[in-house]
Amino acid sequence: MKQAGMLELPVLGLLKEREMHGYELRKQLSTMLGPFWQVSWGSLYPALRRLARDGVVEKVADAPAGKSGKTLVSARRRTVYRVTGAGEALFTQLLEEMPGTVDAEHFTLKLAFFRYLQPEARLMLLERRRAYLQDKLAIFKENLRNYRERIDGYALSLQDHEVRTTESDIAWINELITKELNPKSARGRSSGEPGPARPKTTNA
Amino acid sequence: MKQAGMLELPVLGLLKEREMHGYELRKQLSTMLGPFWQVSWGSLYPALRRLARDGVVEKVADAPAGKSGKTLVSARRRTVYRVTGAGEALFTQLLEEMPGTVDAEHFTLKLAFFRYLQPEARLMLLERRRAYLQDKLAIFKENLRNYRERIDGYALSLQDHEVRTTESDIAWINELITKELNPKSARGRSSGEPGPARPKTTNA
DNA sequence: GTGTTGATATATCGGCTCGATATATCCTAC
DNA sequence: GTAGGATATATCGAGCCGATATATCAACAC
Repeated sequence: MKQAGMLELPVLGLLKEREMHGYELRKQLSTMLGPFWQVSWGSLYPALRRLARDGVVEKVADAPAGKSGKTLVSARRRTVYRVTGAGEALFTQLLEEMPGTVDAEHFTLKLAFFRYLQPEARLMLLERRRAYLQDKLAIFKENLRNYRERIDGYALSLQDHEVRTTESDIAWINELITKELNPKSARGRSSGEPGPARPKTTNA
Repeated sequence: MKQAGMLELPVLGLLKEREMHGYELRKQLSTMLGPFWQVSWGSLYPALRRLARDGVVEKVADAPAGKSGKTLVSARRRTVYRVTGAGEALFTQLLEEMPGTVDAEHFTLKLAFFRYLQPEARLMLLERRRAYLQDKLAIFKENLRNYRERIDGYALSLQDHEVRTTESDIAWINELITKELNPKSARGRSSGEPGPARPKTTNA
């Protein structure tokens, strides 16, 4: 992960649901995006300070968290952040961001927060992703047509596999688009209707 | 692309075949790895100078290229590089590099130069890649078992798709391994026999 | 001729990410 | 008590990326 906004987006998305400090944020990122998506401390902490500097997140006055219980998390030094109004706006902007790319990483990340988008915005992203994949497919097929004789068996096998994978990706996107257009009443979801109301998490 | 050696590897691999200057190198990289693998100028030129500084490539004395013909490329300013002996060694080391990761990008890049590896080294890489994919698959399935009820429809669909894709990747790797173990007489290759009689360098 | 465009070719800059490393605090087990 | 591990934040250098600048040269138009 390295591109513009691709760290800010999930950070804001998580902070949107509840306030957190850096360490927890990273754990949540890993469980949400899988263990194959690692953020470095050297990226996360400076990024949080940057976001705070720009006013999209703010530090939460750290109440020392009364120590009645043993299990309770103590007043160990930590910096808890909360998203601001500007942060909410930036989050939505990053999520919709039409001029942005729709490569696998961007798309995966955006899909993780799809529930915060309006249906039309979802469709736009899905269609942009499909167009990207179709371009990719065309280029690979063209490559295979032109160079089949000039590349070795490994590269050939790789490109064949790429073609199959890309076709499978397109089929999946088509499935998502179909679902989006014909929202079947009982789709296995668990976090609110895709309807007009934004799920407003109150507190934890 | 961003990880250690993942720029050096293809650069050395291409220069190994013939000497080139930066601009052409980038064009070759794009056609070889597809248009979805872009190297920035801000990466390529400093990297070339670094490689030259470290003695793995060297500048070729630029003969002004006699101008008998019109179509001939003129003596426009350019810096042509050639790989050195140390460079060949580094290339092989980067390619085999067992402690290194075998994520999709690394593996794809290495596969593009598989023909330069000994059969045993190829098998090792293939098996490392397979193990990586199997780990990934197990983790995704575990995730689905544990969190199926707690994630929304989009994340669920994404993870299902990831599982299918990973299974397909594993099947493909298995195919490559099988081919490697039973080299059918007529496999579509174009760069020399898989030579049973390659000098067996006792490497570390 | 001259002007415009586009490909060729190299270079540099700021902002950012990464991996490594340092430094504390707190909890649990022995 | 103290050793080891999880929690929590911070910093540094190396290197990548996107943007931008600067030339040269071929092609074609006017």
